[in-house]
Amino acid sequence: MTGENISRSERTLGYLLRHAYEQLAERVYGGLAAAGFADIRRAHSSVFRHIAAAGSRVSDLAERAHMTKQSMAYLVESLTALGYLEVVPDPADGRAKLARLTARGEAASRALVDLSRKVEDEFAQLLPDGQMEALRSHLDALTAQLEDEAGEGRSARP
Amino acid sequence: MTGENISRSERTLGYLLRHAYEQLAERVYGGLAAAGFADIRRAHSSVFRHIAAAGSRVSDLAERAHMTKQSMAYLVESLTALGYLEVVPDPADGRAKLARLTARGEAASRALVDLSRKVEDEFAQLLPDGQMEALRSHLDALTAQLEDEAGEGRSARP
DNA sequence: TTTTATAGACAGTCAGTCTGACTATATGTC
DNA sequence: GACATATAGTCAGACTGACTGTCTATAAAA
Repeated sequence: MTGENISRSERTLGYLLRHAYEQLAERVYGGLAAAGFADIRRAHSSVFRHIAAAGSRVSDLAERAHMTKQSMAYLVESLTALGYLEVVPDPADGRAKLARLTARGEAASRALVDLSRKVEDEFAQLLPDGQMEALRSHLDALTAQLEDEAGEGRSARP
Repeated sequence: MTGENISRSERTLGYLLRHAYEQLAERVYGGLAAAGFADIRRAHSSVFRHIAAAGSRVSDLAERAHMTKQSMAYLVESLTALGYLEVVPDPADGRAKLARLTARGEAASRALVDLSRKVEDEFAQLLPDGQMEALRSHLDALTAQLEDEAGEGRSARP
């Protein structure tokens, strides 16, 4: 009740970002479920986002997704059990394994990309012409700046 | 058109939204910790965001935050144990209790709002002049549209 | 008064993340 | 070739933050 007209301008940026993400994710993963991939969860996206066509190591995926090996191993394990990934020994390194997409995994990955685009388009149609592009480019710029800051912090070598 | 699509489609909108939120939340809750409120976690924000000055019921808070009573009760319980909330019987309804901010809770709430603004300003300085305002207003418009859509779905008001 | 709805409590589950300790394999240096 | 160190991955344990389901107490309505 408190929040319909008044707080529109009082919403925190955090709320706006999170709420928009929440709505988007709901539609994307709802669509994915409707497309026959109901067992794919949001957390799995970091695997699909970073996995290489020839397969990737868990450590590699973990680093790219900025999470621990253990957490990534858990995600890979579940996607493997669900039939989206297969894990094979890395011929180049006896310690390593490669996780790579199965045919079903490829299909899911494609669906995920398509749905992301589709939902973004849906969102764009809620706004006046061109505003979604503007929103996206500003977000992109912000993200780039934030990544630069983080990068400098991590590897500032004089 | 030709050149734009490359940088543009590299990242999904979902990634941009989530990443920006993640960075923002890290700074806000880091700042809160530095300000002496280290025991406040992100999930608690839904309590601070929605609680009324005179106190609110758990069910009420749950509804506004779109989560279950149980989840909200858990958050309220933890904030109570930490001294940010006190729970008193609702004089108007023998079944109900009211959770309301203690003095420390008020202080934390103020710090949270201040920090949100401060971090938003920090972010704004990473972008060319006026772009954060543009970003915010587009996000605001999108959020309003999404809420309207959801609102129509739930309670079609003529 | 009896029935039904509401507020909250209690118990248990699950997903997703973390840390820390461990094994197996590679690699580089003497 | 042997030892030290680094890397890939696993196992065990913990915690957060959400969920469902069931229960009691109370209020409101018929």
